[in-house]
Amino acid sequence: MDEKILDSLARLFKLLSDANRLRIIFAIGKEKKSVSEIIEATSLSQTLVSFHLRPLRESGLLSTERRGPFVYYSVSDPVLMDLLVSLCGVSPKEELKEEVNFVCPPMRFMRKWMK
Amino acid sequence: MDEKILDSLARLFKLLSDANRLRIIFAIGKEKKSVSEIIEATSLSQTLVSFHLRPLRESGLLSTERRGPFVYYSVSDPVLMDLLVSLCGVSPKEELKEEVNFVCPPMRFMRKWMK
DNA sequence: AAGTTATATGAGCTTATACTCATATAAAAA
DNA sequence: TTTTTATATGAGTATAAGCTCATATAACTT
Repeated sequence: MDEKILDSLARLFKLLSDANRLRIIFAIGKEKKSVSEIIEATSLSQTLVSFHLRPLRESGLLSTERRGPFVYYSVSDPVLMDLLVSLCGVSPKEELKEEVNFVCPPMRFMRKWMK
Repeated sequence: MDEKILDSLARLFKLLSDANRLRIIFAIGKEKKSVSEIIEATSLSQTLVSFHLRPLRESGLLSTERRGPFVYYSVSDPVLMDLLVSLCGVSPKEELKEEVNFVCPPMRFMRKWMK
């Protein structure tokens, strides 16, 4: 039993364990989005968005690319988006439905939790 | 964009975002394990195991069944085990390999993180 | 009933997390 | 060069998370 795998897995889940961070990731979806666009889409404050983008970027979950004054963020591994949508059972973001490959069955209990 | 879905998803990830909790879940695998067996398998203290079992049980991720003085825990949704193993790319627990259906591609960055 | 084994839980401590405010940097426009 | 727009970051704070210790409950044994 390789302990490092579990640490990495826990680290991945920790990065995803906040609703605002998920909002940000879903806002980006399968596209490249500038910070301004993310702020607009999520209605979170600029500071809070930048605050959450940092660990997502530093961990490698998100990639960045500067174009003039704008910094564009994208989800590094497209499978991650597929996974997030799949887990939900339904896409929290309408536009994503078309772009996503469902890679796993939804978690049964999720629905129950949503009450 | 349904906010409740994201809250539930964040809640799921939060439950899984600790290495000791993952150790416990992998120790249970696809079987029923008593608390004693989990303690034995993880080398964690009794108190710590019970401490982590609580939120996992209360959230419904784990189910329990008492048999005499023993309380047996199992992973409520077998797909969850499939998912955890799939994400790793390789199973952290040898015995699990046979029992698991790979439900999604592994996360690319996981390997890189393990250094 | 008293002792033993199996498991759970409340209190207290320490560290980490999420957040905000003020400010810094970076590029573009004036 | 000054101003404006876009983004990042350090410091401070409140809350939550992870852990341990002592103790409680629950079932079995004698």
